[in-house]
Amino acid sequence: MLLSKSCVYGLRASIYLASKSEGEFISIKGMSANLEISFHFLTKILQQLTAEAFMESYKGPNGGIRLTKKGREATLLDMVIAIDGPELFTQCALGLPGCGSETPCPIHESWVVARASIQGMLDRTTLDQLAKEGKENKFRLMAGGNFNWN
Amino acid sequence: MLLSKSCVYGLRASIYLASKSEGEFISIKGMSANLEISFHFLTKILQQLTAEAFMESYKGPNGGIRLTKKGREATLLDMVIAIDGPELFTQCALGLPGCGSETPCPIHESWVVARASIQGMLDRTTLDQLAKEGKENKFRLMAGGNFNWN
DNA sequence: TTATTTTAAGACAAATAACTCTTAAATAGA
DNA sequence: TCTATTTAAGAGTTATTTGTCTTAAAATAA
Repeated sequence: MLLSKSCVYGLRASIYLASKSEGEFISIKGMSANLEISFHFLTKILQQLTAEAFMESYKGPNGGIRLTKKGREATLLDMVIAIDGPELFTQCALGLPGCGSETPCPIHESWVVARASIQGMLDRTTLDQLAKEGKENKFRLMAGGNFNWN
Repeated sequence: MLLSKSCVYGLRASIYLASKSEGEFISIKGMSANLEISFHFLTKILQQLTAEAFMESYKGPNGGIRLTKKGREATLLDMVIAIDGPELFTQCALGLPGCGSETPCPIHESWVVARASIQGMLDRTTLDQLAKEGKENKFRLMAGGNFNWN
């Protein structure tokens, strides 16, 4: 699996938030229902993203969570690294510590190229962009196809 | 993590076997020591690859394991799919069942491209090739740099 | 102030991945 | 035949990931 479940949930929630009008606090309860993600699990992931200033939260009635400026401008790569860490983009594909251009493993060079392809793809895309396209094209954001982008 | 530990261990062992003279049975004990992989754990992974006819084993003194013709000609992609399954190359990056070109998730198209880059890279490389290059260039196959390719 | 709504925090539980250990079966050689 | 060596098979353990539950803290409004 390329990304952990936490990461995938975090990305989906981030795109969801980016699709909402700027500044509005969105309740995690409602979001977890819309995205079909466990409320408590999603809460934890979002707490982590809040701690890293991609989001900010507000407690109490009509409270919720929203993207910060940093969050709206973040790329998918930023989010993936925030949740799963940078290992996917730094480590040897064969898990060998010490592998590098000086003392490479047998697939070092080709992995560097393939990896750059993933990394570049993630780095080229911001949450804002994805939300805009998702809204326009009614892209899928949950298992069942009945997601409401409004 | 792109590949599971089982997969990484299986690949390293496969390249190791490919570097040995054809037909020779290699003891798993010795191989696990050379590659610094737990003997019992490696044994299980190799049993799986034996069941899928990439390798064949022989019990008793001077017994061991060796690649079959199918194994020597196998690509990394074949081995990865045999161990980790095809999901990495078939599933939605956001884990959404039903995601596809008809009802794509927001990153479907770009993931298809990046994924093809990984898949192509793995499919272009056979064990035989890697072992040959590894031997010639003394590539890294274990954490410490002291691997003996002979 | 009190009740309600919401996120925060952390303990807990279940599922999966990673690893270990024991015993069985096959083979070789003394 | 007997013993040693090796893989096969499967039970058992540990660590990590994933998911649940409970309680606390903050905020609102009656």
